[in-house]
Amino acid sequence: MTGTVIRLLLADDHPVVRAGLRAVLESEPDFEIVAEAATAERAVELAAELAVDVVLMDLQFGPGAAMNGAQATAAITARGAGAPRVLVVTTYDTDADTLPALEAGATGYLLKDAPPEELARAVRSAAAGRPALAPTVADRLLERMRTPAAALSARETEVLGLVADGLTNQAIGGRLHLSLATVKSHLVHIYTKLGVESRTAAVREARARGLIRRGG
Amino acid sequence: MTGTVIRLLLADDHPVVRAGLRAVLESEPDFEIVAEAATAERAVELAAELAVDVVLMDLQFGPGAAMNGAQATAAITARGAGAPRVLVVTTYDTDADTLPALEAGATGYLLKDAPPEELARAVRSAAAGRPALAPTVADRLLERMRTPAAALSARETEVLGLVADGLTNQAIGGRLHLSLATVKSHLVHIYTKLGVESRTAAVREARARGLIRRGG
DNA sequence: GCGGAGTTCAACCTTTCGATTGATGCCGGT
DNA sequence: ACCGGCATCAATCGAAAGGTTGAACTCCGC
Repeated sequence: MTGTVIRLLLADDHPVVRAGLRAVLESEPDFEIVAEAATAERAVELAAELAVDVVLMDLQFGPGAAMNGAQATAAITARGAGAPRVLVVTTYDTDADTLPALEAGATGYLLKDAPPEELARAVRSAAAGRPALAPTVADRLLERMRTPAAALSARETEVLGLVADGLTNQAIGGRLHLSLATVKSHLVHIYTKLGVESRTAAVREARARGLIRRGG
Repeated sequence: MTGTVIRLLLADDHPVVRAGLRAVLESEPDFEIVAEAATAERAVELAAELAVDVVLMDLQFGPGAAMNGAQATAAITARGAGAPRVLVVTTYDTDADTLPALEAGATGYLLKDAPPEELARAVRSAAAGRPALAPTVADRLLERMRTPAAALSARETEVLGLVADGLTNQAIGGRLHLSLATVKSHLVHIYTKLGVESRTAAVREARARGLIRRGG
């Protein structure tokens, strides 16, 4: 956005990854790495204080991090015009990660196994405001458009999360202040939407589609 | 092992991580990075061809990798005396990963979020043949010694794996050529060992303890 | 050789789950 | 104002899962 030099901020809790991104990116003459952040909070601070064009953001901060990459992305892009573009660079690409990140305002989404050239290309795209998506992510977005999108409602996701935690229907009802009948009703809808016919299969399917978090 | 300079091989499928490890380690005057491998197979080849003291090995190669880091570790250390030491440097630290890696002959086990100094220290330890474990890994090993080790038998693990895939007891019996009674019997033992009382809770608990694979 | 752990199976019973049907109230879009 | 989706609950019924008891057989270590 500055015209000649693209100013970068690296946000990742792994020192090794930061060093790797720095090594890969600082060989590009039109890139300038202005700062590194080891936490999501620090990334938000630095993005506000410094003149930054693109933030390379990891999604997974932790364990024990107060803020994750998606939240940081939302905080940074909330400023609207003039805010840095956020390019998410993460290890995994589940639906449960990518969609919230893109909704939070990320301009691009790459995987860490991307080759250096692709990284540099994505940074330039992001700086120009053009989306930069990894092929697998783009594929999934297109497929999401095609398919009727068997997305679960918020309540259904909540119920399914407790099912994944090993709770019985009755225990789920107690936890969410619902009757047993309601829990079963939600489950029937979940099964229909996911095309399965048992709670364990539903958990597996939801995990595969990235509808529920891995670490419970 | 060469006395003055420690010769390193970097084995990781992420170019960014390789660059990061190189950037962090090559600033140490007594380290020399002799090669990089993007696949586990290539790492085994290079470890055999070149004079290498320590291999920095990632456990997760993939998706679609024919060999994982634990297998490569076993292949490298199988040579016995004169074989390079393998220092596992990975992202996550579940029991299902660490224990096989250590059994395969890894001299050390670090997480990628380790600070550079700790990495360098671990490399020197590994080169000298001294174990180099991340604190969390060491803790878990000690706890493993203390606790009576509620390890599941091979058959039980097999059954639980199919439960995690969402199969019913009858389907599991069909798959493993067992009667329904036998499957239930195994499950009762599993529940007792894991201290749970339902199949979903058992799956969750086993996942948390790293007893079964994530991507099922 | 004996005991223990693992694996295999059977019969019985209780609880839970899943499927079905049906109903109510709320909210948002047409 | 009406319709559809969401959330809430009820009742019923068959299937599946879980608990209990009991019993073989094999393999391994003491």
